Amino acid sequence: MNLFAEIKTLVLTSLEAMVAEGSLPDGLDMRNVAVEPPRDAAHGDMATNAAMVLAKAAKSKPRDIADVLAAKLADDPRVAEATVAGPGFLNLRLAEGQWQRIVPAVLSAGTDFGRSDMGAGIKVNVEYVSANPTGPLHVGHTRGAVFGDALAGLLDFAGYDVMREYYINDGGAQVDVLARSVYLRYLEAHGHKVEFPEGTYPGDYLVPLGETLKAQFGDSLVDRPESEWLLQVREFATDAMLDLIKDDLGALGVTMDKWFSEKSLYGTGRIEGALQSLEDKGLIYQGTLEPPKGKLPEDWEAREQTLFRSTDHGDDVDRPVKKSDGAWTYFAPDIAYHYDKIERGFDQLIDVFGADHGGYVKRMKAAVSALSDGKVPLDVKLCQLVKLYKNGEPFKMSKRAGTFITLRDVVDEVGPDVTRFIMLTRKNDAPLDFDFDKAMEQSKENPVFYVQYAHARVASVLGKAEIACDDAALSGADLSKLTHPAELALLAKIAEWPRAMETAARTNEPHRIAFFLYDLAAEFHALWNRGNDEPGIRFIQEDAEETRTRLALVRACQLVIAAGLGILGVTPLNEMR
RNA sequence: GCACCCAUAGCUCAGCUGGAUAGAGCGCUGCCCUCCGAAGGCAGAGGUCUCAGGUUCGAAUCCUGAUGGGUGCGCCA
Repeated sequence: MNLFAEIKTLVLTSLEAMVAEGSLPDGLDMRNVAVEPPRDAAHGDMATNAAMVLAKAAKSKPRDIADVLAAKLADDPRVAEATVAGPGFLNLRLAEGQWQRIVPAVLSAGTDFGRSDMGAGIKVNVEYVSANPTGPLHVGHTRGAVFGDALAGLLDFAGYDVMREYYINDGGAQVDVLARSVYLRYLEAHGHKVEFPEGTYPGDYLVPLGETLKAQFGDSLVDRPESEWLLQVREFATDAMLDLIKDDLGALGVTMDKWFSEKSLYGTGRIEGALQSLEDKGLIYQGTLEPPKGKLPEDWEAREQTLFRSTDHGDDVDRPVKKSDGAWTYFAPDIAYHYDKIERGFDQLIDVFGADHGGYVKRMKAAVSALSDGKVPLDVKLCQLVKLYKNGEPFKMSKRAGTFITLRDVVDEVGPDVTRFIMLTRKNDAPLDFDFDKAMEQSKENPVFYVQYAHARVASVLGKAEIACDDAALSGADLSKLTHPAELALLAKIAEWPRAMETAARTNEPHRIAFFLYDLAAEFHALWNRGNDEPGIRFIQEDAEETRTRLALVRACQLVIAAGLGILGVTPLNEMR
């Protein structure tokens, strides 16, 4: 149940009635009509901008429309009062008992309350993390992983058909570098003294791989030319790295539906096929790019290359799909991969990238636009950097000094739930400060704690009550007793959940869920504490019926918190410690 | 040089795709435990929403320009 949506429907039907009787012209665009919570509670329960939005097209004054609409709305039993205010705002006060209806709706739906059919089963592919399988995931990947996973959960809750996908960059030169690095560790395992030249990965995490390789191959690969061992070492190494990545993601609670290998595109004609599709549209040509203005690469020389005419689809310059030696650029398999997603029938694509990939957004959108003839929208979400702090001091990362922080380090330190929530306390395109000490702090300053604390407090009260307080029993409560402003404020916040969730889903911004939960928790804590001064609104009362009423309210609040945390992939706590 | 992102209270940040007197946390001031968890709550002070134009009934939000910061810019993915 969505009270805001109900009243919006009422507003729309009232407007249609006005059209029918001639007080409004036909064919008005109603899409911008909104029913929202008012900024100031003194204005009433809900407000609509209908009169102001329609005034221009209807060629009348906002207040004139508002007066007629107000009269119509006030006829509905759910509306107690409709008043025109300011430039033409219509403030609605709901009839007694309207907000209260939300409680039994929550109690019967449980943590599914707020689920929406907004997505209408639209097939969405969310690609995230997609790190090279050359080493452990670091903090930046962690943010992308949490963001992508929460976004996927959000869209699922909003009624979309979601696929969570990881693109394994195992086709490029960097996996050869990995193979060589592991080979060096393998030699080391045989007692050779090795050095790690420029262009290899010296990280300790490859030491065990060298050992394992030794166990598998003995000394059969020692002193052999690269051509004899590269392929098998590469496969061994990427498999091992992938297992590591899967383990790390698992520790964070991230499970992918599909792992898509870049390598699987090679040698199968799939890259050629995707590019052929572009060529058929006349978007591939041989040409020479202008050198970039400003700082010119030292070894710049004009070369003719195979180019994709991405400028036809909104890009700034055309992009090469083949290197000068004839090999594919990294962009070519990317095109093929997105072509594959389109062919798998997704209606919408979402890519989650690090902010350092911002330069690829336009060309990727151009490719998807071209390949799908503009039918499949691609939304690219960029995640900004994460800055680590310890005791309020910036935490410098250095591979050499061994202070390189991995996803696993973070999860081991603060746990997956705290990691996930903190990562969502900023908009994706804003930099994020992650303070290890603050993350574990039990105070209001820590939003994870604050929200969990509200959930735990409800659990505590429910445990303390001496009446039956399962959801079925609670849904029989007499809710007309909920009349205190603080109670109504909490009710209104709970009622806002479906709306808040849909806004978050529409904008692909899961951080809004985290902020909503914080606000909801704040309303709850305020109500709780008001009980100190006003014993009459404490949750546990002498009278069993009074108690049941209050417990129904706070249980509904708890369920919404649990639902929101569920979307974010955070486990609600029943007890703080 | 070009593209994208960002600029909101002393600090860190929200702001529901254009709405009413711009919100929260921290910090600051003053209150509230005989009371379901004070790990909290209430109240107050604090703003030319970087600047300048424009669009309109109405702009922190949209457009143009400027300033300041971030990220990128063929043969790395």
